[in-house]
This record gives sequence, C-alpha cells and structure tokens, in this order.
Amino acid sequence: MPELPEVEIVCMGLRRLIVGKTVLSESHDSDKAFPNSPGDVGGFLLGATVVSVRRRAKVILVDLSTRYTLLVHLKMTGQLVYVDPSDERFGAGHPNASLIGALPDRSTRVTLEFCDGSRLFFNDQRKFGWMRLIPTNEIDTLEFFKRVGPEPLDKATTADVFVARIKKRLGTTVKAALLDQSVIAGVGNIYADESLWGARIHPATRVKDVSDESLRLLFSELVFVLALSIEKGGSTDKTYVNAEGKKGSYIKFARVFRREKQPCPRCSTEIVKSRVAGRGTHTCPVCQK
DNA sequence: CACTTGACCTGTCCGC
DNA sequence: TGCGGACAGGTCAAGT
Repeated sequence: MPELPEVEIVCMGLRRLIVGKTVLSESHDSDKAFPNSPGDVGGFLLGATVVSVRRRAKVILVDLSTRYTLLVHLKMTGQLVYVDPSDERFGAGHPNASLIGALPDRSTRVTLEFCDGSRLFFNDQRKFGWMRLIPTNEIDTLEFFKRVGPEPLDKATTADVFVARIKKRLGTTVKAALLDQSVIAGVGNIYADESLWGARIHPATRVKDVSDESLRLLFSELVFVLALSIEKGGSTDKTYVNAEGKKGSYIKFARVFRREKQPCPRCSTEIVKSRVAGRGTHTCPVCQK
C-alpha cells in the first residue's frame, strides 16, 4: 500500500529514469483510468517532455513541457514501472513472463511510450488508482490539495505544527486523525501503527486524552519511521514495487505491522490485531495503553 | 458540524 | 477440488 515513503521512492526513481523523455504514444484500458481529464488524453500527451517529478502527500506529479501535469495516485495496489527495450522484462510474450515480471501484464492499465522506445507502465490490480491530466497552474485549485495538511518531512513542519493540527480533531481516535490527510500528509495504515507503537499510544485513544508531550513524541516517531522506510526502499507487503519494479524491505524492520502473534520488540508480549478507524490495527497490549 | 461507515475493486486465503 | 465469504486499505460520498 503505497504511503509517503513508497510514493517518494517511486518519484526518486522516475526523476532518474524519465525526466527529459518525450512521449511518443499513450494507451489505456478504460477511460476510468483518467477521471476528470481531457477526453483525448493520448493527444494531450503526444510530444510532451517530462520536465520534473514531484510528490505531494501520496500523489505523484509529473510536470510536462506542455504546462500540463500528470497526477498519479497509486491507492493500494498501483505501480509505476519503467522498462527499457534492452531489459528482459520488456514486452509481453516472454516464456517466463510472470516469473521475471515482464510488462505489460494483466494488471497494466496505462502505457506511456517514450521516443527512445522505453515505456512507463501504470499497473493496478484493484483499479482504485487513477491518473489525471490537468493544467499545471490549476493543481492548487483541486479540493484535495487545498485541504491536505503539511508534509511531515518538511523542515518547516515542526512538532508544534503537528500538535496544533491534530488537536483540531479532539473527539476522534488518534489513529483516525493520523490517517486523515488534512491533519498531516502521507500517513497510511503501516506508518500509523508503527509510529503509535513507538510513542506507546493506543490507536483507539481519543486525541483529547493524549498529552501534548505524547503527541510531540508521536510526531518524532512518525518522522523516524517515515525516514527509516525511505532508507529501506519502502514497504512491500504484496504488490508495491519501485519505478524499476523492485520491492522495498521496511516490512522486515516493522515492529508491529503485520506481526500479530509475534513478540513485541520492547516487552515480548504478543502483538494483537484489532480494528480501529475501520482498519486492521496492530498493537502491543502492554506498551500501548 | 464532527465523526463514522460504506463503496469502489480484485486477488488471496480460510473453512467446509 | 471447488465455492462462498472475509479481508486487504486510500479516499470520497453518504449516513448518523
């Protein structure tokens, strides 16, 4: 499930792989892949050169020379994978296609072909993800970007900023508040559980019942797990891969996420799985009260 | 208004 | 072996 670290890793790869490349053709399986975009997406993309790749929250922004930007949201199972013609994974029909991760595959929804013959595939098993083509100067007018909270890894986003924002959600659970993109950007289920364990806060606690000191600790734990995950290439539970098709390893370092029935790294009590804010939630019943 | 739940999807896993 | 159902979770619309 791509969250901030996974999306950041994809962006870093795309910066290296596609900036400066010009689109030769585009194809997609269904117009549902491009909600709220011009009808003739292919026509708008033809001849456009990739100028830069940015990230805001969990959204990838590919700025084009045409003053349009391609927005991409990977949601849960989306992938953006670049393949060069010299790569053995290039093109379908390979005898060991699924084994080597050949592309396109049956989850491929959009294909961008560049002038040098390389391709960028947007794959999405569950079809929750989307791409959107929009004039670059209209990005700030989109409701999501107007509402979204600050980036946790920005220097300007201090613990004070975080505490002030989360305390606007006094009546809800601290986990629901962390997952709310308008409070703080980029946090999903994995890093919510991991940071709450780090701060010894039970996810179902109401925000009003958490001390300022604990909220400040929560922010520093959040920054810690996000930065650690970026260092480890992100979390691959099932489907996540980076722009080169490679998996991340954070999940090996996770303390509670997907570790139910395993010992808590702090006190050895069995990690339990429950449901908080409508999500599978992992906690240590002793460390997190 | 503040907050919670359901819908969107499909692959995988579990019990029978 | 096959089948029904639960589950996975980011975001927004709908419901309480």
